[in-house]
Amino acid sequence: MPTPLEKARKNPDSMKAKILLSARHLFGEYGYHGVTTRMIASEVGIDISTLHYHWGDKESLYDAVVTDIHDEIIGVLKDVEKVAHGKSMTTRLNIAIDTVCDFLFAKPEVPKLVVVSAFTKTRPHGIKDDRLSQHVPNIAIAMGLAPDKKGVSPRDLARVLAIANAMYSFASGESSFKQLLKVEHKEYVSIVKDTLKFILTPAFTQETAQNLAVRS
Amino acid sequence: MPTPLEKARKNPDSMKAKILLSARHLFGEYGYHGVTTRMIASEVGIDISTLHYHWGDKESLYDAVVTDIHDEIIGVLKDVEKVAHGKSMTTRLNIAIDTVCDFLFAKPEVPKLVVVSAFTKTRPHGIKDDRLSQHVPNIAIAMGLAPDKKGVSPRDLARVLAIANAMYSFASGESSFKQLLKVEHKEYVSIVKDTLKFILTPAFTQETAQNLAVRS
DNA sequence: GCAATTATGCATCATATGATGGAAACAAAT
DNA sequence: ATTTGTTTCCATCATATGATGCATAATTGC
Repeated sequence: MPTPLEKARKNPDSMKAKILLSARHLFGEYGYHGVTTRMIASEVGIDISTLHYHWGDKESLYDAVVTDIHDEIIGVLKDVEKVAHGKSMTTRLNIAIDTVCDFLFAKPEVPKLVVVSAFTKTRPHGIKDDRLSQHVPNIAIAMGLAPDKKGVSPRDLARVLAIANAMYSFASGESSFKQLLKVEHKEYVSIVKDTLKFILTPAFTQETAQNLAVRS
Repeated sequence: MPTPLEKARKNPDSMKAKILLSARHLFGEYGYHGVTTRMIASEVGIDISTLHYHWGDKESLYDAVVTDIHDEIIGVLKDVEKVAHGKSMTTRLNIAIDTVCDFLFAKPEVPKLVVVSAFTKTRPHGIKDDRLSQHVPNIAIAMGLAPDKKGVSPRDLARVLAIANAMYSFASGESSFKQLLKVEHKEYVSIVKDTLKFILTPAFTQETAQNLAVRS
């Protein structure tokens, strides 16, 4: 018994998949309330009733989009964990920054949707999405900030959030920030990666950071 | 010839001011398209026509909210600059983090509105807001990252953005992040400040950060 | 007190929006 | 070719939403 989302994934040329793709794009661009079912249907080039036929109501479609994106993120995090495992903190950070940034910049609707859905409410009953935060502890462990599931302190989680926030913000705000920096996309990505490494590396090269704290 | 916004500021008990306050709150919570003029009027306890009488159309009100918030931010940045001027980088950072965080947590609609308006578009014609980004170069100079207006490189701006993003994200996402960290408001604020200092201080204690880069 | 100005609420409009019923087009199976 | 099931669009509905006209109430200036 495949769900609509599973069907869409199975056949990327299907109408379900096309609708899902446009919905991802538009929800990311305008937020849940900023998108009408007519906008999505129009972008796909179909009638609005066809959209409802495939996905039911607007909220179900939004739900599918969020789930879709969430699963992609989990996939990327697993990739990072696999490649970074056993390496030094600096290397792990560089791999995480490069890989995650490449992913976020390739699919800008991902960070936008995650950020906006975490920061703003929806009416009438507030669509909730706990799923991403369930995996933050796992990142903390994978990055070597905590020994195991039980040893993850709020402080460790906050540090993971800081890393994630930094990447998501730069990716979500590209259009605003790019024109502020007066650079094109390619250079923007490069500057963002450099900046993230500049900021995160010294802090998480633990002994040194601690020594700094003591010395100052 | 005072603008409606100036009138509202002049008399905080006026209906204009009450409407503005509710609009700030609701636009911050739900985003532009997530808020109806009826929601605002209802929160104030007035008829929707009274709202239109005072502020014109929805977009004008939103515009006033954005301007209002923007001016507040400028004020805080000036305060920071005044207090931090001449101090060491570590001290400047600590002052900036403490002051700005206190402000953002006291008025959560500020970071939410800024972040969401920077990351998502509005229909039909996309309400634009360049104003905040005009002041990013000034922060770069005030923080001692660049010598003068002409010497601000894209890299310097990106570093300022990274600092701002970090604070704004933690403030905007409090409700999500708080329950992830399983802490109450007060402890959340404390952890956020510590985390920001932990991450930002080593990076911006420049010589050391550069030495680290060379050594590794 | 009274006139002029300002502020408020009721009723109402036009359009936008989410959603559905049902007919027609299309595809698959026999 | 006919049947069966799927997909698509047109027409339409009910409600939500932004906005306004107008009568009434409150406030201000004299």
